[in-house]
Amino acid sequence: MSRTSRRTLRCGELRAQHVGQRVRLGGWVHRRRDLGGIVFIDLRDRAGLVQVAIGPSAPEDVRRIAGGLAGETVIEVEGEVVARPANMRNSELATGEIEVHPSKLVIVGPAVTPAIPVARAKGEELPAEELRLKYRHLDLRRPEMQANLVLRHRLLQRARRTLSELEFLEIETPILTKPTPEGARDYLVPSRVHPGEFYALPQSPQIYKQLLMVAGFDRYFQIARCFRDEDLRNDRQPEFTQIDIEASFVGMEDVLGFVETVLAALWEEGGHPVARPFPRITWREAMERYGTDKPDLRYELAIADWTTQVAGLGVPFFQSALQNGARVRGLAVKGGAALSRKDVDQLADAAKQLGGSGLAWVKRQGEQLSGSVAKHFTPSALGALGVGDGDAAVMVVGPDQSTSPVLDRIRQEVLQRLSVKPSAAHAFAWVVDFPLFEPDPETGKPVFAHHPFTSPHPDDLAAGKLESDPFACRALHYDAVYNGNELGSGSIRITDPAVQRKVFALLGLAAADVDARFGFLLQGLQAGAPPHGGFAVGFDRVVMLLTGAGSLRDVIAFPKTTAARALFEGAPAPAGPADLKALHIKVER
RNA sequence: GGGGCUGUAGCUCAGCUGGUUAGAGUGCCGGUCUGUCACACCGGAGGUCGCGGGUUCGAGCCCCGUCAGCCCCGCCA
Repeated sequence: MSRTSRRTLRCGELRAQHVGQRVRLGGWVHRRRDLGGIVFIDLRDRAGLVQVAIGPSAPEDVRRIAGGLAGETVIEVEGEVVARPANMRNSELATGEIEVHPSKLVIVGPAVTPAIPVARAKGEELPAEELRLKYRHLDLRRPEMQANLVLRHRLLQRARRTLSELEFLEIETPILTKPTPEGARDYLVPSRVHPGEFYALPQSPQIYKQLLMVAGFDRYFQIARCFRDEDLRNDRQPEFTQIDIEASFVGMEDVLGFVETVLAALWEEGGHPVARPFPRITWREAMERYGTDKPDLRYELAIADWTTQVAGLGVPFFQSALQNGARVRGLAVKGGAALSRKDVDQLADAAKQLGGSGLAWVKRQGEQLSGSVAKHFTPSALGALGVGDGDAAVMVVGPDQSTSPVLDRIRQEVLQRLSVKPSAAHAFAWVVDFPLFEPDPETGKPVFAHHPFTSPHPDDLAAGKLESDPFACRALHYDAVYNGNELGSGSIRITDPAVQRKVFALLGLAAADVDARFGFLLQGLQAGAPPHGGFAVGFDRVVMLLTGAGSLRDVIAFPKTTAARALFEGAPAPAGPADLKALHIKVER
């Protein structure tokens, strides 16, 4: 299959079975070892390395060219595959049983000295990320990056095949779309023919896929590129890829089943078969036990409510908050006594950074107690909290919205610092029963927790909670979580235009506003909308997790920096005056 | 928008308390070498110490500003 008119197969594909064959190969000079009378070339292509040996019996011109080859030059060789003598095999190389003795060797792609090395010595650090991005064509030659992108390809194909077998139709939706006033900042594209008007790049194909359901396509998917003009992170790029799905005549169970099938297939493709069904946890329970809506369930350590046990101990640090009705929550850390003073200080710093009031902690070593609130505790009081000999208790007090993120962070830090062994390698979970609204941190008014098309939970809708107590209203929204990472989220959508209008009203949107912004969706819902729901998987993140890459940038061929720049091609770049004029744009600086 | 870390040879890094001519490994160039696989050995070239300003008799090192990369908070329906 790898044969072309110029080669018989790839370098890395050669094996002992090819001994005696004449082959033609093309590849890059990975490394050259010139011993004088004999020259060895490690020739590299996407499949791997093979050793080309040019000895004294090789033709004169081959010897001359081989003697002067620079690294990363592209050459084509033609010659015989020869078994290496037993003591000269290289067991670290897939092709190490054999080597190629060329009778022809031509330079087809001369190369200047590479700005960053492709072949690295064992233990040599990677070049600075800035340089890796600037010289991306060289960085991508590295076998590790090639392997990442090969797996990415396989995962994409597997997702397509799996969904196709489930009778999902792959349908493309526009890249030039309508700006959305809510949510993330849009990337805008000026219209030349309509002065002062703009397209937006899609933050997701959300409304389009709902309209496809209205149109009767029943099951849709798309490997969709999405764009959000927000600040970046290690696991966030301004453009990213989602496996986007939507299906009709479904309930939550159906959607979770589809997504589980896809995720299980992807993990199998990545070499990690996983058990199904994934366990479920409610949002409330996740927040209570782990302080986050994306708990890492590989570890059992859970947050406990110690308010009653601690209330009588007279800890000054807790008293005033307790009188205001706050709770004391904490972690009973097995083996936590091993945490050093420095560890604890750093944990406290981390807690403060998250806006917490500070940490209270006690270490228990036999009858010996130490720590910031040790004098208020006894071994038996700690025992009642599940804190045994050699353990530690870490506590925070305050409103849940401040203690949860702190305890989440402390839990992760503690697990890492104590090198706690996970009880499972792969911990998937569904987080369900999310709230429909959350309070705006500044005004306290309801803002939607996800997007405004998420259906309220039917029980809460029937109980009238949408009007009486919007914050208690649950949503038919669900997240897929894996080892503490959010893989994606989805929901059952609102299909009743009246409910949709009611939700918009609760969000404080005027009816005219709603029509201007979401009229085309409402129009669709009025035209006979099937019950439908869907999901979107953050595909880049999946690839990152399955490759073990440390960053999204290592699984995207041409990623952006944290300042949203493309260093390779140099985007963004100023537009010329003629372009700006055609687009009716004046730039202020 | 805020906080932190980093920036010295093509690359990876060292550089003491501010002190003479800024070093190492690798790569590159030249040479020796017939079994290497990070070949070995000999020799050589290579520096805007990110950039700008300041302090000082003297700055790679201290101070201020700035740029870039990375990490985090805010943000990411």
